[in-house]
Amino acid sequence: MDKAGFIAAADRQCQQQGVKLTALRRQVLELVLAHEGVVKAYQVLADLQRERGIAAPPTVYRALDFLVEAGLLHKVDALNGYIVCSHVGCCHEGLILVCTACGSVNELEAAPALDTLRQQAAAQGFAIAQQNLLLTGLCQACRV
Amino acid sequence: MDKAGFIAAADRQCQQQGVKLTALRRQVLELVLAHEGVVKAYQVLADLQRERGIAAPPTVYRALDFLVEAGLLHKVDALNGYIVCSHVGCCHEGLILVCTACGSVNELEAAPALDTLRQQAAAQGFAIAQQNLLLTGLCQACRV
DNA sequence: TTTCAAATGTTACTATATAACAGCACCATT
DNA sequence: AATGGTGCTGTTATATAGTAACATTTGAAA
Repeated sequence: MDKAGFIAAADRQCQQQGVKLTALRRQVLELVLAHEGVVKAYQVLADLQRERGIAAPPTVYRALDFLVEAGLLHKVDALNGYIVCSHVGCCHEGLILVCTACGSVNELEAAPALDTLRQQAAAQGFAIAQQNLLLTGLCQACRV
Repeated sequence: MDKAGFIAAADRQCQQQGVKLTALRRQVLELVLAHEGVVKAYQVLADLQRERGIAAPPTVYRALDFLVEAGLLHKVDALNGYIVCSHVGCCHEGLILVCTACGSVNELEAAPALDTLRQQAAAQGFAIAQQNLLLTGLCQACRV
């Protein structure tokens, strides 16, 4: 999906959810979209400062939290970063593959795998929540 | 496994791997063992300072990195913390279930699930590395 | 006993994230 | 229009996490 299309889809999704994609949030989303792969909060902060003069960390973190909550971004804990959700509007659980060599990210549907894991966990009385699955490895280009 | 048993197993495992469980590393391991569930690096640092007077962050991070490398601890990225591996000597890939309500941790064998995921990823040309799988949810006690 | 490599100590710094409160914009009701 | 509430944003300060770079020690092999 191209950038404009993503923004449009984001608008629709926020409207559906009854939450507001404000100017600031949209600007932050655009800054994230402007990068390939994983983006760090402080990178977004720096970009935002270039565009608006000044900005403090909470401004960025709030917007990023909102976008994650709205299902538009995924937080990649292992890298302290964020990626654009490549399945906006259709999938709720992603299998996120991060290449440790080049940093590229690929998102697949994780629901089937998570169902299996859910059963395994349920056998221990553990109820796993809805979430993404992050795995690291080497992408096709970097496997050599 | 009790604490003493774990240390003994850790000794054996390090010897097998040809790496050294030095006094410092053992002390850090004991400090981690002294906690239930997830432990933070700076918590370990504080504990270490209580026991030895002074200690700086690199001291703790080096020891923790070593212990993770040796397969004795797992790093839990989502929580910026560490847990004791509950399958020392037998499993290399853990399915780590973290209860978001009480913070308790439960580690299962993840190899079968990861094999499936590995196949799914391989279909995209992605080779996932050996690793742990961290999932959050509610443990039996907290499900109500 | 010399010598090298690994481990640890030390200082300083960079990076990541949040608390707490202040101010503002919008809108709903009066 | 005034009132007041709610959610968003601004601002300051600080808490938490992690690493770079270099000095020093230690222990085992040559």
